[in-house]
Amino acid sequence: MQTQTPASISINHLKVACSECSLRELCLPYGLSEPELDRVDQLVGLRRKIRRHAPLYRFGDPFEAIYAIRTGFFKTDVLLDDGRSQVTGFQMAGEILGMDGIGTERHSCNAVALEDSEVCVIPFLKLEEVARTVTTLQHNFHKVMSREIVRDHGLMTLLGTMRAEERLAAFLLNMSQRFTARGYSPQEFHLRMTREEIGSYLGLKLETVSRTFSKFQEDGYISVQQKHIRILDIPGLRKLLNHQACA
Amino acid sequence: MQTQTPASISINHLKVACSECSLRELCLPYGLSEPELDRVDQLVGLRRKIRRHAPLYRFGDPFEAIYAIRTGFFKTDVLLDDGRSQVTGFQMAGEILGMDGIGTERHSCNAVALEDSEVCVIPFLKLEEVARTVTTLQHNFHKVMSREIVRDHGLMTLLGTMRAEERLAAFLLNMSQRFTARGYSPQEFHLRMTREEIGSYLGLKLETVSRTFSKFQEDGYISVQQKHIRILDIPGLRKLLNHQACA
DNA sequence: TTTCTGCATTGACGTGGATCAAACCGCGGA
DNA sequence: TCCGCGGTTTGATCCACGTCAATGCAGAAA
Repeated sequence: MQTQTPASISINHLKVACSECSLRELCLPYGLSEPELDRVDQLVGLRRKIRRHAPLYRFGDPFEAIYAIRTGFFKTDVLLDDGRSQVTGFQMAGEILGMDGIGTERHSCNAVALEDSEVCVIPFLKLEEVARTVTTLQHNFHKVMSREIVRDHGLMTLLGTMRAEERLAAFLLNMSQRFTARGYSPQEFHLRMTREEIGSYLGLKLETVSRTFSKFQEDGYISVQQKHIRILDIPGLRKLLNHQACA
Repeated sequence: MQTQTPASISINHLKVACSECSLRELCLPYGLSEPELDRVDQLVGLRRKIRRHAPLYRFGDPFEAIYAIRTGFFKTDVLLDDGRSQVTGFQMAGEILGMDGIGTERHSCNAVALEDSEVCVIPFLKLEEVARTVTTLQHNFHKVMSREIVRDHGLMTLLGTMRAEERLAAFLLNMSQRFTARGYSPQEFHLRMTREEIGSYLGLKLETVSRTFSKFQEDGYISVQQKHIRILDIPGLRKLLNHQACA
């Protein structure tokens, strides 16, 4: 699969190509044939490195591209006039950022790296252009947007109907599942975000997040050490999620 | 603009055409040229009438088409295993329904008519096909999906950070604004949904919705009579939305 | 017209999570 | 090594909204 690298072509350039990317099955090029991949390789103009706590884009920035995360971890948030803010998502490798900007040609939220990260810059006009001939890409892109909508509905349900313990259980299971899909352990991971960011995402105060983690630990569901989480009882957490309401 | 109708072509058929539709500037054909409109006219296979309380589609239904609302009013909701449900949106004429199904090829929520309604059925494969040549349509569709994502983020913020009065104020202003865009009065309208549905949408119980409406009435912001709402002080409601938090 | 039925309103009371406040901990820098 | 600081944990108290319950009201059916 890995071809010989001619000295005249920089490693850096080759690494940009989707066709060479280990994340392509998680990302927009999912399921593309070889010739299609060649066309898509032209898509990604460049990559950008984002340092921890630096923004990838901010609310109001003109929209020009969407971004595929190669490495790292991001959050997106929106700020209200009065200073309150809401984290709308946490994104990890292989996920797409920036689709919020298409509708108004300006970004409608902030995207901030939670650790040193790298993204592929996908100029949007070029994406639309390639999608016109590569129908699999067109379809994949639509699916990615649709899944974002469905994800948002899930979060609305969480925010609208769940109690604190359910929210945290759902959050942990979601993290676990996404780390697993990326080849990491389902039981053990490192949270990149603060309690406050988790709380904002889940519509809770940081104290409640902390207390609930402590309670989960007492009850033997997880073990917490600062940002390091080990899940001890996945089925237990699942039951918490479904049953709690019947009380 | 209006062409002569040959007797051999049924009125019904003509009425289906986007090019003849009064809502086209609110809908997917926004900004299309005449020749482009002709191509898009082929898109809409048929129209479907949905009676009040009947579903347009249900969770789990195979995804085949998206729907443009011609007349009427819908809600979408998701059900949790334990019976709880969350209303994820209310949709009115000119808005698009069904994009939740693209990602998984099955619908991920229920869409139910809140009054007798009519929708244009847009077969999705055909939409993708036409979008490959009509770039304005392609772009419009991407914008519609993006706006749905941004709308969802707004609702998350509401659910995650606002208190009851702010939620209701935001809800009323949003309704007012959308009715206005459709040529109705900004001050006076008829709610199609019950207090329980409003509550579900806003993450509140129906009693809280009712109480808050009553309080708004006492304070002179609105006058309520069952489902009939008259807004008396739009700037006041706006202030409620922005200021409340500073207290 | 009366009755029925599904919403809506209003009141009394309980509680989950917010708020306020005080340690505590781990890490980076001097 | 120690210090400072951002983040976390834990406790005590409060209150906005949920819950439970009764009553009111309007439109549909008879």
